[in-house]
Amino acid sequence: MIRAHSKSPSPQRSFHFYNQILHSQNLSPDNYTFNFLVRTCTQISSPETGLSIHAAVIKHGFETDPHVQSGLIHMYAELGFLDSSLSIFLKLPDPDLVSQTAMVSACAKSGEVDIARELFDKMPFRDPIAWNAMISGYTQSGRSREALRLFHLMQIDGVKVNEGTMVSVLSACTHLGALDQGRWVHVYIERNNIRMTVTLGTALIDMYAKCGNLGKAMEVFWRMREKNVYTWTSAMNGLAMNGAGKECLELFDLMKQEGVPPNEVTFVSVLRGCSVVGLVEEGREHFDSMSIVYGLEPRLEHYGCVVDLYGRAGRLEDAINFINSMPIKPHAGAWGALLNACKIHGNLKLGEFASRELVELELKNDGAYVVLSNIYADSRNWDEVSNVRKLMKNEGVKKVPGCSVIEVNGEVHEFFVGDKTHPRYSEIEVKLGEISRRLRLSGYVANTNPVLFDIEEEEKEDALCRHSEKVAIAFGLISLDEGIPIRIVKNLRVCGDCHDVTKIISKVYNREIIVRDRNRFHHFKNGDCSCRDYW
DNA sequence: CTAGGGTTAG
Repeated sequence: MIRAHSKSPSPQRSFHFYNQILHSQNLSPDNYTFNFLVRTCTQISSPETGLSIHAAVIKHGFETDPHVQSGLIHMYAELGFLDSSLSIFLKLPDPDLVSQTAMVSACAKSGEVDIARELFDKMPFRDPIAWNAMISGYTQSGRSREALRLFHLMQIDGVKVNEGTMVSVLSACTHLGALDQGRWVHVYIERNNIRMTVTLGTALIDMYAKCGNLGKAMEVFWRMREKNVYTWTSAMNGLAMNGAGKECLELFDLMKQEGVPPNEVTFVSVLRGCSVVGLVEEGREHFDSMSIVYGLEPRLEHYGCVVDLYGRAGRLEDAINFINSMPIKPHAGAWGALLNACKIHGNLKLGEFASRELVELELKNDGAYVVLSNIYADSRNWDEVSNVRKLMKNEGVKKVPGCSVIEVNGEVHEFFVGDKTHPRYSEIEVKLGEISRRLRLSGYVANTNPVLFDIEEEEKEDALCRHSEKVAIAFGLISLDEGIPIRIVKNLRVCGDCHDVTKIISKVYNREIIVRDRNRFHHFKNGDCSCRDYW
């Protein structure tokens, strides 16, 4: 009966059942009962019940049971009480491998990766799962580089790698946009006969799609025999990100035909697919179908997608009406989508309004200021541009520095705006000069509007030359052989000038350039971009 | 066979 309940879809009900055992006169709870109670508590995530269960564990003398111990460590971390996890752990006279791993994972999940690493280093023995816990701890904290470094240490140590390891390592490659290393992992999986589970296949699809190799992503997708909602959603998201909105929607139809029910995340991909190709009405229908057909409550991100859908298509009136009709309080994402639409379509008044709403919600939202100042700059309203700058200074808002990453020979190189710290910077500088000469020869005039500050034209052009993606592209041109596409991953959106310049570079240098920005992909080839300047 | 630690999509 207990086992039946452990797989119950309703934690609440199981919880009641266990409580009956706990308080029944004829039945005495054993360590199994407590183990399940603790784990169910973790699922329903209720701090009060957690505390009372812990008290009952102590009362019945099961504190020393290893299964219960690791469960409690896990539970407190999930409830947000890492200190309690730690104090349980530190009181254990002889914590076993599983409890140690649970503690490492608890720290990592609570954002204390460095403490996790200290514990990990102190472990007298580490099995593959312990390594996986630490590697995924880095990945989930956005420290992908360290994740990869640890993976290499794992191999040096001769520890057996399994599919869980590969999933985390692929996830690290995905975040870094490190296609070479991702490809290497794929080969490694095949050579070492690592079991191709649904999870691993999905991680591969996500990696290829987000590293700009959509063809390979879809190849893996079609080859997978077993697919779940994650698999379908990853593929659909990959298509949407790469501008293939129609194919994304076709896949959605196929998914439904195969009888896989979509979930909330799937609809984010569907709506993004509609948005990239401007299928406004179809997107709106999908949004409405969420609750009507699938019983899924649209969440803030879905509302944001619809605002984006209307906004990008230039239907600003519909966008603002939609925001005003939202049954929940619009979040920064909705206003941000509207603001972005105002920038694309040059609507000053609505843009001012949207950015005010945005700042009210998030005082330190740098995007609100930057985009607003870009809107003013587009209309050459330099006084307002400088006002926004002053405002940012007064409010202590700092613009997140742009950063572009490029992988060369399996090594990841990172460039910030105006970054001169790279060991080969002098060569890069020469290349940048050459690029700007060749661009001018081809009739290019810098689009200096996106520069935030009202500096002199010449300086502006200089600042534009230093945008991180340009530096990264210059480095790509000198370090990658002809014919090899240059792949860049950027943390922010590409600016209009960089977009123009990259198009021309792709033509003048006859080089394919693939840029993943914060939102989507731009495939530059022969002077054109796959986004058709609609982004 | 049967309880515990790790792994995928916005």
